Amino acid sequence: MDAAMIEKAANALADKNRMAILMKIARQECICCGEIKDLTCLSQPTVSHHIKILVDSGVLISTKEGRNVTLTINKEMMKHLSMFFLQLS
Amino acid sequence: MDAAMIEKAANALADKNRMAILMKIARQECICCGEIKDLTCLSQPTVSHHIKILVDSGVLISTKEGRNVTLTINKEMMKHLSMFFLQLS
DNA sequence: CTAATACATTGAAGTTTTTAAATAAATCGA
DNA sequence: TCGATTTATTTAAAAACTTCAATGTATTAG
Repeated sequence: MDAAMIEKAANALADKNRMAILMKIARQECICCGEIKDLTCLSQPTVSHHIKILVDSGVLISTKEGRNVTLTINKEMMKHLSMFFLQLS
Repeated sequence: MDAAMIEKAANALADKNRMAILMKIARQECICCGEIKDLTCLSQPTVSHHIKILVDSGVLISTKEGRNVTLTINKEMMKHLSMFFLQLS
């Protein structure tokens, strides 16, 4: 896990709405994009854009199930991030 | 440590130059702003701006010593960040 | 097959961020 | 005190980001 990956993950979390999406999924209170749309009061394209950033950064994992996209936290990435900051503490 | 603080710290690290500054200080290879300027190939005002973001976010701690500003990693913040991501893993 | 649903992509407007030149402020050495 | 050094601030331009309307694509229901 190099600094560039940490930077990319940090960038994904450096936004109020994306952080809210992460926390919502952490609470397992939502799974698909439509529910996130209702959560954030954002338009569907905007949600899609934020989800893409979170997935591309490795923070979230998306799996397509029919018409829906299910989102989960990438726990391996969370472990890497935790270790990174632990080493700096 | 709430999500807003994590978001602010994430924002501070969501930049190539600021991440480089953090890693440099982690290696204890620099301490003051002038050395960071040489490291990053940025102008002095730009370095000052980035340092301000890192300090305001709580990632770094700055202590003024005469003309110089000494920078250190805020290990308490690193611990908080580590715990945050550990809980999501 | 057709219509509806779920999500992605494109394009454009508004906002924020990054950057550096110019300048200011504070401190140190002579 | 005077000039040099170190860092901060102001200002302005360029780049990047956020957002949504319009549109596209894929899948499901009828």
